[in-house]
Amino acid sequence: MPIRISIYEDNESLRDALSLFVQTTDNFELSGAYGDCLNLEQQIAIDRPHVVLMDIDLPGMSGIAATLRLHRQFPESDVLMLTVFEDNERIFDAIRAGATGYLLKKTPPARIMAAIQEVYEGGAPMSPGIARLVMQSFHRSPLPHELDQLTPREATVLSLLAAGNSYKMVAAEAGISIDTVRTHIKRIYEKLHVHSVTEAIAKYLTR
Amino acid sequence: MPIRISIYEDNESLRDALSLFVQTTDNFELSGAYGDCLNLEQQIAIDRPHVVLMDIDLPGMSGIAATLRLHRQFPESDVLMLTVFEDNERIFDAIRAGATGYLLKKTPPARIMAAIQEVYEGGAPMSPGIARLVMQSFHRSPLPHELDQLTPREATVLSLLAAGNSYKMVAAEAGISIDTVRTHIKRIYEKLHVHSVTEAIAKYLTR
DNA sequence: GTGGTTATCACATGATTATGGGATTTATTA
DNA sequence: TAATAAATCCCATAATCATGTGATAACCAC
Repeated sequence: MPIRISIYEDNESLRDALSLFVQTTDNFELSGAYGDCLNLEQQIAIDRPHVVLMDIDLPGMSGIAATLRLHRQFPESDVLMLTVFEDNERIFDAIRAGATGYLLKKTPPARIMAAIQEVYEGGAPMSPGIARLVMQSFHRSPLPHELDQLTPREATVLSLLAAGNSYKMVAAEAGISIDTVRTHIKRIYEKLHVHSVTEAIAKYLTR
Repeated sequence: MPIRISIYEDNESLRDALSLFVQTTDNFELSGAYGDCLNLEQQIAIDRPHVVLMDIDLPGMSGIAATLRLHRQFPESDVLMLTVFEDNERIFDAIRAGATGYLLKKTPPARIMAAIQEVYEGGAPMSPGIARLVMQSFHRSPLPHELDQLTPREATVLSLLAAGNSYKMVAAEAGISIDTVRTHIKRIYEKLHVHSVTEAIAKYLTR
C-alpha cells in the first residue's frame, strides 16, 4: 500500500515540482495538490493523506492555522512543514500547531522525499538549523510563547476579549476605563505582533 | 485526604450556601469560592481543586469559556456545571467545553454533594432531564452544533476571519466583494447567536 | 534614588464593524 | 412551477476599533 501524500503550496512551479517528485518516487502516491487551504477539511476527508506537505506561508489562512485544524480533525494525517523562514516564533508556532517535521525549502528534493518516508515511519525530520533551535528550547522552560510575555492584567483583558466582550464590556468587567483597556490592547498587539482583536484571540485560543 | 472543591458562582447567597454545605460535608474541603473567573488560572493553580462547581452563567466570562480553559490547562480538575438553563445549546456547549457533570440549580443540596463525590469517583452526574437530552443526542449524529448550520461559503468566511483577516482581506481571499462578506457575516451572526467577530471566532475555535 | 515595569487615564482621528434595508441569480426541491 | 436556500452585490448610518501621543502613580530592582 503506497504512502499517500497531499501538497499545500501556493507557488505553482514548486507545487508542480514537488508533485512530480512524489509521483516518481517508489511507493509514494500523490493524493492531492492545492494552492490554498480554503477547503482543507473537505479535501483531507477525501484524499486521506498519510503525510501532508504544508507551506507555512499560504495566502489567506496560514499553513500554521491549517495545521492546527488538520491536526485536530485528522490526527492520523501527519504534517511536514515547508518554509523559507528560519525564525523562532514561526517554527514554534508550527510545532505547537501539531507539525511533525519542519524543513527549509532549500532542502534538496531527495531529502524531502526521504523526510516524507521518515514521517510516515514515525520520525520527525528537521533541517539541521531547526533541530538545533528545537533542542535549545528544551534547555530553558517549556515551549516559549509570545503569550507568556503578557502581564497578568493584559492576560485578563485578552481572555475577556476572547470570551466575546467588547472594549466597553471589558472595561466594565475589569473595573477600569475604556481608555485603559485600549492601552492594554495596544501593548498586547505589540507583544503578539498582531493588529486586531481577531488575530490576538486566534493566538490566544489556539495556543 | 479530603476532596478539595472550588466554587465559581456569582450569586453571593447561593455561593455562601454551597460553601457551607461543602464545609460541613464529611471528607470535603472548600479550596476556594469566587464570584467570577477573571483570575481563574491563578486561583486553580493555588487551590488545586479535585472538583470545580461552575455556574454556567457568570458575568463577563461565561462558565463555559472558563470550563474550556480549565479543562485544557488543568485536566486533573473536573468541572461540575450548575445551571438554571435546560436548553440544548448550552448544555452541549458545556459538555464540549469539558464539563464532567451537569446539574440544574434546583437540585437539592444533598444531591449536589453526592454528585461531587460521584465526579471525584469517575462518574458523570446529571439531572434527569439533561441525561435524557444527552442520551437522545446519540440517537442522531455526533453532538449537534450551531456551527454545522453554516453553509460552506459562510464556513469559509468564518475560518478566514478566525485566521485573523479583516473584512477587506476576506473579500480579497474569497474573491468576492466586501458587501458579500458583510452579508455572510450577518447570517453567521444570526446562526451562531452572536454580535461580533470575536464571539463568532470564539465559537469557531473552541468547538 | 534612578531607571524599568506595570497599570492607570485622556483625547483625537481615521479605519473598520455592526446593522438595517433591499435586490438578483442560480440551484434545488416540494 | 412555485417556493426555498445559497451566494452575490449595493447603500447608509451608528457604533466600535486601531493607533498615536502624552501623562501619572506605584512598585521593584540595582
